[in-house]
Amino acid sequence: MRVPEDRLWYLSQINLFSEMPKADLERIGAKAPMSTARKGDLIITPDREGQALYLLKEGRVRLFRLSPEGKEFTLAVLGSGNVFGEIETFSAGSRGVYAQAMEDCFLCVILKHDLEELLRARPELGVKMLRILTERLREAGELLERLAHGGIRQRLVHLLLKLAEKFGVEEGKFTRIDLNLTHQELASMIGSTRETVTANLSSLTRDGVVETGRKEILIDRQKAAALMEP
DNA sequence: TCATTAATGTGTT
DNA sequence: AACACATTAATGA
Repeated sequence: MRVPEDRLWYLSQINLFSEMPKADLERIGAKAPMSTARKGDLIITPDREGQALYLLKEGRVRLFRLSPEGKEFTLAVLGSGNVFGEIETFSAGSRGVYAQAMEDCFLCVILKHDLEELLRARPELGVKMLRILTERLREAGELLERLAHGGIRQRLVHLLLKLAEKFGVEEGKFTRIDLNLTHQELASMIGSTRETVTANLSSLTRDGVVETGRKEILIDRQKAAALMEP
């Protein structure tokens, strides 16, 4: 198991301002210049660390690190309305991170200066950020525990449940995870390997917990949740 | 359409 | 978990 890196994954999520109310995002977005990124583009790399905050308006972005051996480790998958960036003040511990567009994206770039100005004008925005960070920390603890105790199968189910929560689309008994994730990408999120993920997904399919297709995953949340209990 | 690449499935060490 | 290899689906010239 790769606890040290897993730990970094969950802790680094704390830095993100996801789940920020739409109204505030819009307000911020209004001042920020619009930008686009095409599928596969690197929006942030460790060298060119823009002193900016990125507001994802449309599309999916994946944050990842490279291990010393050059393997990718996914920190988080972000959807529309999420914020990410490299501003020291709010991202302690998030250096060395890459942000890559998983699909074509529309985003806004907020320069450090503008953000600071905004926080001065609307201090309550800072309070809101703090609340979000606290919630993130709580979640991080919960997820860390799963990682520490669970085996691959349990970690995978847990990850799928989390992704279903965030990106799920109901389809009858199943919930479609609306990301085009490959087994390799899933593996890089739970510190496992592609083959192991493939094998576990097969077994979960036999148990009727998930249904898979190429870059396609549906999960029966009821059965999955039941699996997490023991 | 055909050739190439990407994703997945499986067996072995 | 790592590796090798087979199979199948997607991509794009």
